[in-house]
Amino acid sequence: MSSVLPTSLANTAEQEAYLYLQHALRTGRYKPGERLISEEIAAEIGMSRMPVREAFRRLAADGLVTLRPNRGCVVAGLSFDELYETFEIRSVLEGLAVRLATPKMTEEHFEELERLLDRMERAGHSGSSDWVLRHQEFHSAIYTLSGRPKLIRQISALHVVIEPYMRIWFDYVNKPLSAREEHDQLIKVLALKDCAKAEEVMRKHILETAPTLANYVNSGRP
Amino acid sequence: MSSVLPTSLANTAEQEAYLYLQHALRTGRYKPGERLISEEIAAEIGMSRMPVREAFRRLAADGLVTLRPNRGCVVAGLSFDELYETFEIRSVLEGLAVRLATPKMTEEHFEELERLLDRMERAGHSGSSDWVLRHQEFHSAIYTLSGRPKLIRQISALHVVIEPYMRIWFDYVNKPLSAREEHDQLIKVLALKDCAKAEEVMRKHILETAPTLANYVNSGRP
DNA sequence: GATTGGATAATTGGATACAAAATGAGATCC
DNA sequence: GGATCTCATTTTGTATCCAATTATCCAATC
Repeated sequence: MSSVLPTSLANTAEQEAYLYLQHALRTGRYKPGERLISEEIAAEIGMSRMPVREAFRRLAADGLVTLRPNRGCVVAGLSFDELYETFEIRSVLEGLAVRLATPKMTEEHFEELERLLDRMERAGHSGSSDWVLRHQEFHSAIYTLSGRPKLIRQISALHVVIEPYMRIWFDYVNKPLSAREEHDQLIKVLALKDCAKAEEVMRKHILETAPTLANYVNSGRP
Repeated sequence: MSSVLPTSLANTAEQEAYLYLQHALRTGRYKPGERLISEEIAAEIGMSRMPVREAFRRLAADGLVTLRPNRGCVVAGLSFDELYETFEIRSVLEGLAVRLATPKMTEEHFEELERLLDRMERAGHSGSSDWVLRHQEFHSAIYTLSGRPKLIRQISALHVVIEPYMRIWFDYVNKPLSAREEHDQLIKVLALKDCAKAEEVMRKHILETAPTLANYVNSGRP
């Protein structure tokens, strides 16, 4: 269900190309270092090179690919350092988001968060990498409450960039299953309604998963 | 000198268009809400619409313009809330940067920062909006030390977005002149080499200027 | 055997051409 | 008078074409 490509919802060919490529990159169909040839992709989705090129630019801005003049489009991928850096940035941005969200949290929100955790756990047991999407849903449910559109966009973009690595992580070890209790604790702290505390705990929550993930991911790549 | 357009350094037409438009937007030549017509701009710099369109996409990713299907490119501009939000994001990102930079700071760096403040002050007295660029230089001298490329890029992008508003601020009031002492205090705290303290002070430094700026800027616009 | 050189193929960048959509001005209707 | 409709104009989106750049391959050389 979540793997359906909303190409029919794309108003323009550029958007269709963008969504198509973003999905492919998120699910790891293209590997880091791989070169994307505009004409090939254009043929795949039945359009000319031009909209694909424009999609490339958006993906490059997202950090999903690298674009160099006259030498095309290369799937980006993250080095160990870059992955860690991304988690550092996530930690302060999501820390800010949760600080702003805390005063707005109601009992219903906490119930919703629990439901999302349940779903995440079920997805984890079924072995599907759906877990990654559920995990994103849980986090986004928190920071959406901040009511800060630009902040939300930035955080979402970072989630997309690390998504392939989260999937690999899940496929290698089943560490994510034990993540349930960590997230439960997170909810408990949020319930205290202490903004500073909430920010601090979210920061730690994110920074702690960084090294574990990074070690599993970059064992054999620059 | 700083207003020279490095068009000759642009390898590709798209890059030339991008630099041209970014400069125009930074210096406030185009006003928020104004529509940018690809063909007009293409004619201005002597190229076809195509590279300009691609430049539009990059500018949209930077948040400098808004792009809607079939209805073109509009100069973005920030509402009061958006400006404030941008400063909130800046505060945590630059807070992180200064935290990471603090352990790496040497005596030479502090001397360099003092020199940059002197230049900033001189630029301020000469009345030119060069002050804005000097102010950027000062801040970037700090966060460059963090050694985090992605973080630096994100912060720089935010500085570009708020640049037009900083210029307007400078042109209206000469508040920036009194900013010298605030920045001096910032340096003093950095010299303590206390990472947590440095982060906290940088956050405050940025958040404090936000409302002042926002009030002067959005008196007559949504 | 590894390296350099150059011809050829693959690929990108940019201009032009054309179709589709939006914008705007004037006429028409209520 | 104000709202709505119509049609010409403007502007955007995409395909195609050509030039310029880069990658690849194969032979010649050290």
